[in-house]
Amino acid sequence: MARKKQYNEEEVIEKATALFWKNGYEATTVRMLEKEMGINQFSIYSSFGNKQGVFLESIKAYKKRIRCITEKLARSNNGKEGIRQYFYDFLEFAKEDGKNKGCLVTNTVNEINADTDPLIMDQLMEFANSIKQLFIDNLLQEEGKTEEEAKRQSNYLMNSLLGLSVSSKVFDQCQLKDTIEITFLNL
Amino acid sequence: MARKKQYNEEEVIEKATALFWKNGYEATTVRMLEKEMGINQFSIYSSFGNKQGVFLESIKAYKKRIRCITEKLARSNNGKEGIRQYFYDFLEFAKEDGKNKGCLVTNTVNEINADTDPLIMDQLMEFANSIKQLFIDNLLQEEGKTEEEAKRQSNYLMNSLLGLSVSSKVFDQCQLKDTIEITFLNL
DNA sequence: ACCTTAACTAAGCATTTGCTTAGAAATGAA
DNA sequence: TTCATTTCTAAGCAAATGCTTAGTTAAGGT
Repeated sequence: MARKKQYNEEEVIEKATALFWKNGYEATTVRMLEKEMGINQFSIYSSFGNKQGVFLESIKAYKKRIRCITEKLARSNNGKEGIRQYFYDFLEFAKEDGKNKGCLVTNTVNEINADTDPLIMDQLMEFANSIKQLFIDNLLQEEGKTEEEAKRQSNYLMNSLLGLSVSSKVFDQCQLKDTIEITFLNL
Repeated sequence: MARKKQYNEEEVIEKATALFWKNGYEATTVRMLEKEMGINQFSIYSSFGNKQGVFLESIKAYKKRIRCITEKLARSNNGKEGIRQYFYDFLEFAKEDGKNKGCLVTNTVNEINADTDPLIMDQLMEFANSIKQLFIDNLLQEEGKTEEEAKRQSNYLMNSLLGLSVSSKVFDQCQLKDTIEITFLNL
């Protein structure tokens, strides 16, 4: 028999997630991961293959962490009101030490360029689409809303959410609140 | 007397701007700049000091390039309609080879982290605020709109524009159009 | 022609990047 | 104990990063 791992893969990925979230993919170095995860580079590579492998696992962990608010949205049954609440929940979710880190997925979307790995692209789009579907479901709870209209509005809402992920890094809480309130005026 | 420069600083900055725009600040290397600008690293550093210097000049060049649509907005006098047109103009402005590069400034905002240079931060915020002021001016052309209301709505509009800069990289033209149209229903 | 000045070329610098590897240390069945 | 197996540590790798410098080439006033 062989030696046992001295770390828990799930635990160290949690810590990696926090790093990627705060700094983005490119700006997070393997040395930083090593330090934060508390394990040697050898262990990182033997457990997750490469830096990208760590990141893909981090996206999974992120999804799991954000599930508490996406599931709340999935359970919601008062139409656009539930989505509005999701926007506020998201701001709270992304806050840390007074600063706002934005959304791990959105941050990564913004890093996308010609040679972004398709595997990562897939993960990002899948995540975005799942949120958009939740928007559609909730919008359809509104009286007399057509499928077509809900779909259009879900694009609009996703755009606002992406914007919020960026805005929240540089604008203050008041401005963000104003933005959210106006966003939901006409749905 | 001494030898003359074999390049035009304004011209080479134009090319640098295109690179930063497409790839972002961090992902653009000095070697890439060297190649694209068509001059040696020595010349880059002697003309602009360092990579950040090139970037600051690129932001200036970007502002100059986008002036054709910001000035159109400044001249506009039909309220929110002019802003709506600005959104469409922006999408056209950021397009290249069918793909959309987003906004240089927004892309950079998204790269921001704890150790982003304050000089760059200042430039970004100043740009964003100047656009927001244009929004306010145009909104105030609307019948019976208060200063307070215009300010709030300008935050909302800036959020949509930031979102659009991200969305335009991954969503198709139809979705973007839907988004813009719904955005202006609320004003 | 001489000489000061500035711009050019290209090689090189230290540091950091993602990733690998040699060898020591633990694990537990035989 | 023996020994195969896996994990660990720590050193090291090639490549890429931002930036510098030694040495050559033009420019043009004197």
